[in-house]
Amino acid sequence: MQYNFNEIEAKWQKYWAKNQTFKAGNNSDKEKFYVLDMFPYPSGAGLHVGHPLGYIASDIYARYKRHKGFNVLHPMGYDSFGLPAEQYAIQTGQHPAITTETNIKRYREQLDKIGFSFDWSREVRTSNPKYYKWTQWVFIQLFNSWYNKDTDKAEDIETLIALFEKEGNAKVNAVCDDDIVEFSAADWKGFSNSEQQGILLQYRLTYLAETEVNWCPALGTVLANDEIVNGVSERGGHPVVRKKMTQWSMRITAYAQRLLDGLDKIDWPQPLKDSQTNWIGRSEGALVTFKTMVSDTVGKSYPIEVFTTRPDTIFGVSFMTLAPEHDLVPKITTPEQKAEVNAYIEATAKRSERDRMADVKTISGAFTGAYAEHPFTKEPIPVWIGDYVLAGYGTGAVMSVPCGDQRDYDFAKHFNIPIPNIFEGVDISEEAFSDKGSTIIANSDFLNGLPYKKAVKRIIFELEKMGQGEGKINYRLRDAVFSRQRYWGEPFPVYYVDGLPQMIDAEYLPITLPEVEKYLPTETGEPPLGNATVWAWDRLKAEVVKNELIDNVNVFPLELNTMPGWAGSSQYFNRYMDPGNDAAIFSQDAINYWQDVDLYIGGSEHATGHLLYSRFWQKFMFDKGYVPKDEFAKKLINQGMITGTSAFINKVVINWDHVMLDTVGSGKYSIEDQKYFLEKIIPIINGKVFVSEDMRDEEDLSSIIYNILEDEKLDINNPFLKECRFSYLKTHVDVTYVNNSDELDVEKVQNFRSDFKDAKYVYNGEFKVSREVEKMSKSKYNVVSPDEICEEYGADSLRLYEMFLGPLEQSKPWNTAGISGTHGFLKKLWRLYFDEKGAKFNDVEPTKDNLKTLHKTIKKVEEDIENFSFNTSVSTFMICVNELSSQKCTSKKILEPLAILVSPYAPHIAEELWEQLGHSESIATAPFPIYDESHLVESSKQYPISFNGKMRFMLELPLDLDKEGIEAAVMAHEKTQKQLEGRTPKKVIVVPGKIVNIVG
RNA sequence: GCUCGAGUGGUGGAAUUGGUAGACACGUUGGACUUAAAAUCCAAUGGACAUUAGUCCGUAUGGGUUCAAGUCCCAUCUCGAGUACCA
Repeated sequence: MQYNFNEIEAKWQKYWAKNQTFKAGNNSDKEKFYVLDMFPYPSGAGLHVGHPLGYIASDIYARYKRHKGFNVLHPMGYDSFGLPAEQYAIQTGQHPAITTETNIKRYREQLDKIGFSFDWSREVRTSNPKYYKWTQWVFIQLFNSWYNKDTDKAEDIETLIALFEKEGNAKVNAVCDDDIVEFSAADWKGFSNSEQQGILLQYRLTYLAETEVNWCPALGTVLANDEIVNGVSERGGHPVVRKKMTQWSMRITAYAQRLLDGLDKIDWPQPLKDSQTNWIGRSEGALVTFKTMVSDTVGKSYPIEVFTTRPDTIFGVSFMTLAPEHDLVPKITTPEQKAEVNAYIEATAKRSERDRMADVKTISGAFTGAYAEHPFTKEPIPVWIGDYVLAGYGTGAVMSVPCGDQRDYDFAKHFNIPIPNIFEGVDISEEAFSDKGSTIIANSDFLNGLPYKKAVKRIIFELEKMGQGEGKINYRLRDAVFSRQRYWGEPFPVYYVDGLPQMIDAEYLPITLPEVEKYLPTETGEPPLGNATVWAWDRLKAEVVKNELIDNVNVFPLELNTMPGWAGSSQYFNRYMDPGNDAAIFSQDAINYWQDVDLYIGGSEHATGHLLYSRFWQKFMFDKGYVPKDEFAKKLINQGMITGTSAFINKVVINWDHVMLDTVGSGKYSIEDQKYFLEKIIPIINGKVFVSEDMRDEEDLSSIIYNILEDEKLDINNPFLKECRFSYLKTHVDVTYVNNSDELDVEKVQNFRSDFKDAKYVYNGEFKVSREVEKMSKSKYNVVSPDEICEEYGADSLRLYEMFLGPLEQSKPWNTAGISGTHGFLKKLWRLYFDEKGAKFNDVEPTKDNLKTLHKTIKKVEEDIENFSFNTSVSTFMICVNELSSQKCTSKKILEPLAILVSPYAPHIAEELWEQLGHSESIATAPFPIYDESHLVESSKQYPISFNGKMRFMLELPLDLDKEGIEAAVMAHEKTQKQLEGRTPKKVIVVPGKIVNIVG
């Protein structure tokens, strides 16, 4: 009987689908286990071998847990809103839903072929209205909530309204906008409805705010920082300006501290935790208020708030710097400085944020003419603006202490501002001194003689006493912009009355994406939904109606923005628990049973996006009592990237520019020679000759070329030719035309691209290519699709091979050559059960060796799976099968448990073996074999005997021998005496069960 | 610049946490079977020296700790990832 993997795999994939083998129930006496993969964006290119790496690992773990008796939830779905489908729609007019559907189909086919144990009955798609109904629902919950710092959690907005009605907002301790105006209970009651709405918006967890964006007028769209190169758009090179836009934001900053603290509770990779920690960017310091001085031209004093981590250096302040966008700038600038300041502001507005950040060396700024008063010395301090101060961080203003901060120092040097020294015994003539731990403060009044920590305490105390400052913790994390000017995303359940946003009642969800004729922004610069003609909300009928019916009485305009990519992925893991539920995002029964994700596998690129936002939403859902856990995933693993092995061929290029220059007007060569060269020789040679890699070093390139020219019966004495320089240019060829021995299929490659067709291929025997490891990408022609491998070797071989490549978390190159190893293993495994005549297995009792091999394998494989060390367990299987083969084992008592051991890794062959062994049920829930230590007990050990740390020979000794016994046995051995050559050892180290080392 | 991670044969990678470096594969070489090929099986395979016995050198580099270091410590180099005027 042959191992016919194609037949076997198709058979079992069909069986699993038909019998719903992996469908997980929400009710079970079994313990739950939730294994989750980051769901993919279904791109048009389909899967390449890098994608399934994490899926295979999680699938092994899920299958293993089923064998271990768990009720396993292992779902899959699609993050199906996104830009590529929209871009394709813009180019072709094809509706993104159609593109998405096609791509999902292809993904599904590819995934099915690899034999994953997903519970497909739970599939979700973020672009499905039945799914995004609940994304909209969460948005409404956020809108109806505020963050109470006293209880340190999100609460219903009603509790805030109750507070306002009772006592106004003075005592409310909330996370809210900065520009809150104080009011009393009586004031509140006197406010109009829209005034009240406006105030509440300043407290809601999702709110409308003016946000600075990179606006590209020509494209009519907002660009991300990385879409801008040198201040112009990457596509088209149009100018980009920073512009304020009203957009939805999420008050994630309310959760900054809890997001930080939560990291201690979860088993996630350290680098990932580090990058979230950095991203949140907590820093402790003080908020200090400086007051501007009243002058002849500016008749009023304004407070300037600054945040500083070094309040102890306050006596070193010699100027202040505001961000150019700072609100106070126009108010405090003196008439004489107005022109200069305005010119500066205009110049900086043109630079994108990224440019500003990338260009650290150029120092620029302008003096406002205003002075602030030092809170202690009462000295005047000049107020500058400079773009090294970012509007979005802290208060957008800094107290500049040039002696203690390098940027302040450079700025002061550049503009000739004094640099007072407040550090005892420190030289600041060359650079600022920013080491806070190792100095004593001087020239600072009451802080003199104090070290950093004490000085900070003292100064905060003094500032608080005079009401000009307080200790403060600041976070780098900013509120997340939640609006996108795109079509292919979730619509907001929002309409506008008098410019104020209103939520549509949850019972009318989903608000489905309207049809539009064009997927581009409108001519007036509105988002694509501005093209929709049926996009207004009728409050009476509670439905979406035609725009022309808008009367702002009962029918109102709907929001034109859509939600960002991360909206749909921030609660999908919970939705999987009860995906068909139309009455709730998930039932409480379902969430209470499944609780949270036990194992989450995905790429590290989501560290500060998806993984941070999801934690934020989860904490919010927790506060509101919808979920029982405030962290959604207990353990997370980042799988490494699979790189591709690109193939290159040596293309011959001729460099003749220098010859041409030489000839212009020199009369050195005849026109005929030149013509002959350009018309006859160049077209034959330049870019038209490919040389095998093995000849590259061995053969002289010019003789290769001369040979070709002779074959073509061309004149090799052309004087131009003589002067030419020839060189090789490495050119990508598609890896599918190259075999495992780096040999190119020349015939096939000629049809690859037109310029390869009539080219000449120079080689001896086989055409060799060179190889290089690069990122797997279509443009590098090194993409390997799993389909062909499944076809040629089978899914089980692919699964084993992907795991065999190396540790899961490490990035590693793909090289198809090695797959014959795991494929060979499967064939060998098969031959353990079958030969040409059929089944070999029988009921004989296993031998001692058989049992030893089996149980050592059980032990190792179990340990490996628990440690996510899948590569080593594949080796273990190989060793096991090698041993059982040479033992000629045929005992069912060995071969049955072996099939279960292999099953998580190579499920198709395992199912087939299981059935052939006489079972009628799927192997999927067969209990995992139990390791029995007694089979591994040894009575003796091969001791390595070392001399001065170098192993010289092995000696078999009983394991129950004690130290003295071992030493005596070793010393008595003839090889020991030979090594010692009569010397007496200084010392003999004996570690029973491990090693013997003789010193001397 | 800062933070984190990694450097082991021709290649992917093992190494029980300080105790036989190179498991298991790929590749290469030789052999068996075959008319032949495929498939399969057997043997060799870190380097140098040596007829054998064996010796020496070897885990990026240089030091150190130890009876013993791929593993621990210090310094340096290289590569990769993330992040970047964060006051």
